[in-house]
Amino acid sequence: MPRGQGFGQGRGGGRRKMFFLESCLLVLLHREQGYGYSLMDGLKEYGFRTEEMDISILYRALRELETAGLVVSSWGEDSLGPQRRMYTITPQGESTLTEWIQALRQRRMEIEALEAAYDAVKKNN
Amino acid sequence: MPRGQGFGQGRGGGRRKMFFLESCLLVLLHREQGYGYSLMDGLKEYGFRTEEMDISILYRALRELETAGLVVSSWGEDSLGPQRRMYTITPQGESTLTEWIQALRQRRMEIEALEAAYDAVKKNN
DNA sequence: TTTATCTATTGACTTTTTGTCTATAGTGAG
DNA sequence: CTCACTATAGACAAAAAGTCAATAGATAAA
Repeated sequence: MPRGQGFGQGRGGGRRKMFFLESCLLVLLHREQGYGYSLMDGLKEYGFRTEEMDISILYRALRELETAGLVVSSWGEDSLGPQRRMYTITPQGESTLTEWIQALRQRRMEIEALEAAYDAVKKNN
Repeated sequence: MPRGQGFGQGRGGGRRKMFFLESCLLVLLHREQGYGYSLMDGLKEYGFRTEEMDISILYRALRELETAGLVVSSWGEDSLGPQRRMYTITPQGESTLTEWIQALRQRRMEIEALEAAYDAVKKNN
């Protein structure tokens, strides 16, 4: 009965949007370490409209990633203004990212299948 | 601040998984009318593991589609066993489906962008 | 003809997720 | 010292998705 699509074990949805967000964050951190606002900026690459996004969501995602051991953080060196919490991806984060990319690939192919089915029927009218 | 990714206006997520499910249902109904269990069967085409899925979720989705005017239902002709509620897509359902497919296409391309970014960095190791 | 069983659908309850709003805290300017 | 700005954190409420029955007709079996 349980264990719906994709992954996730919780009830109300079990991952979903956060999954894509966290995957993007891991890809960004795979490239180079970063902190809240720098990552927020990097998200634009993946279609996030960050102007319309509450940054709390990003920090929540980062804390979840850290709790899961996929990233570690430390207070960064002096930067003009308040201290920044710098995030770095862990080896476990790297291998998890590989799995997540696989899952996204799977998801993309499911969407493709639906697109194809729709286009096929559309022709028949 | 509001109006996150994709669509939806509510708080807790605003569409997401249901969106893909309902899109699949509309594609199936675009092809031919159907009822609960026949649609459940059709979902297998799109990667749903229906054995592990509570059918309540499907009926909830169908009722939502009907409330939105995207499908209509009527009690079907005699079929061995209890009555079946037959669903048919409406013209509004057809045009909404076109939009939804567009949105899914967009989502697919976002995933592709992330896959590409990941593969690009991966090479550098 | 009761009883049991299977199919089809519906509704209530509950947990989890997610959006929003507010708070803390350091820094620099006036 | 006060004000404004940046960076992060936490609490709360609303909504979504998962689970668990309940209803109800029809057929088969005892």
